[in-house]
Amino acid sequence: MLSLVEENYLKTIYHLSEGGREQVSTNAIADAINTKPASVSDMIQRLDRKGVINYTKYQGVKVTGEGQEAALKVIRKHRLWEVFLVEHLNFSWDEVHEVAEQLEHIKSPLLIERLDAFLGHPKVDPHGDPIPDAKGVIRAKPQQPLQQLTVGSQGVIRAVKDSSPAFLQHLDKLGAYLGARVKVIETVDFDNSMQILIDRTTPVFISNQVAENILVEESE
Amino acid sequence: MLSLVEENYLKTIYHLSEGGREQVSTNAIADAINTKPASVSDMIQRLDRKGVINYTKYQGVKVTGEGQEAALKVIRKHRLWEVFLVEHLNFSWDEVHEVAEQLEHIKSPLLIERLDAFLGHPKVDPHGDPIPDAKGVIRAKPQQPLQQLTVGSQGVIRAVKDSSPAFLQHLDKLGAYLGARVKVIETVDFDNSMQILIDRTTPVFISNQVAENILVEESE
DNA sequence: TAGAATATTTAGATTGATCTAAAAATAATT
DNA sequence: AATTATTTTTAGATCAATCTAAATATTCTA
Repeated sequence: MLSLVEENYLKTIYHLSEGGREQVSTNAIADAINTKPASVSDMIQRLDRKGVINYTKYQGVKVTGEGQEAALKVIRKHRLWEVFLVEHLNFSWDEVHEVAEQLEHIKSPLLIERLDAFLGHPKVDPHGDPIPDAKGVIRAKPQQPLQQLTVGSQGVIRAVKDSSPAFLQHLDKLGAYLGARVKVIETVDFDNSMQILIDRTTPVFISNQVAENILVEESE
Repeated sequence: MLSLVEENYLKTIYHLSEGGREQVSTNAIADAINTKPASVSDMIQRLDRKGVINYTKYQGVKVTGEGQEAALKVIRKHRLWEVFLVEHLNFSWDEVHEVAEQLEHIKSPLLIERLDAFLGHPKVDPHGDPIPDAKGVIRAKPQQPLQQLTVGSQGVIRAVKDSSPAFLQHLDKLGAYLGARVKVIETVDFDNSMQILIDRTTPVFISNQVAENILVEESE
């Protein structure tokens, strides 16, 4: 059984290692969790003893299978609560996080399964991040900035990073919306802009900034 | 700012002093909170320093005004969460408590006001206990077993202690339901049974056991 | 590759929350 | 009122989580 603080460390380490890095460094954890490296050093030794991470002195840590399972449970709770807060309590995207940070530590398997059912088993949270199921399996495909798609590949718009009125209005003008299909026709190396097809209609140009802020789920 | 543990102590002390006792003893707190008197002794000195209780050595403690306010906030949260769990997540009365014990410590005024609105500003929780408003004011009148009403007094059925199908069916047969008006016509000393009027119709007899399990809000 | 810079760990302290054992105060009883 | 029993408090330890300062490793760079 992990304490609230241990859960937070584990979750942070899991997130840090998502970015591809094999071993997560002490300093990176300290930065992310807003604490001192000395405290992290202590804690990762404790988490190693508990079997949720593998720790080798001076070489950073790596989440174990057991650790991943535990981390995904916390992440599942966090994201389900976010859906609840936004869809039923009228929270906006930016108000949601710190409350979900607290709610994610409530311990009750029954609660979380009932909440999941109440919400209609959502697959993604309000930020577009996938919600693992009770077994830790992530069904939704990971989302990536449209910018990263290559010529010829297709996807569906699932979320936006920037939710300012200016940006949303621009999307509207382009004919882009959540759920719209997009296909990359051409990319321009010079300025990283791209030409895309939205819902198989006429091609439109979008700038690098716009493409970075549209999250798509790749298909095929 | 109180810690989670301090909140639990304060809430417990508040509840213990509800039962009329002026000064709450160290041992009573230890019993209620399932801890040792020595730990309580430490803690009540800390709570005294924080101004939420008044402590005099060997004489027990008393909640201050500030303390009462803090305790009522926690109780408000607990009871609102109970309403949510029962009405929206299909929890039964007995499954609710330990989850609400955790949820009551979530710190977010916005969350609790939004939850309150979402639930339709309920005045009582699923056990019939009153929910204080945001300022700590209790609007609902306290509920008592129908058994305790005297001849001639009236009330409204607000809750039941026993929620077994057998009991609920019996109530149905009597014509009793949540919100029904009742008036006590006669009480029988011998077996503590009583004759009551439900919604001003024909009088019915109910046994001691039934009268104990119906909670009413007295009126007039 | 040697020295400098950076990252990491250890040592030692502190705070919150708890415990056991012993001391002190209050309450009960003969 | 004196003694006994009970309650409460204090003293001293322990564990989780954190910190600062110092020691040790690793990495970078000239």
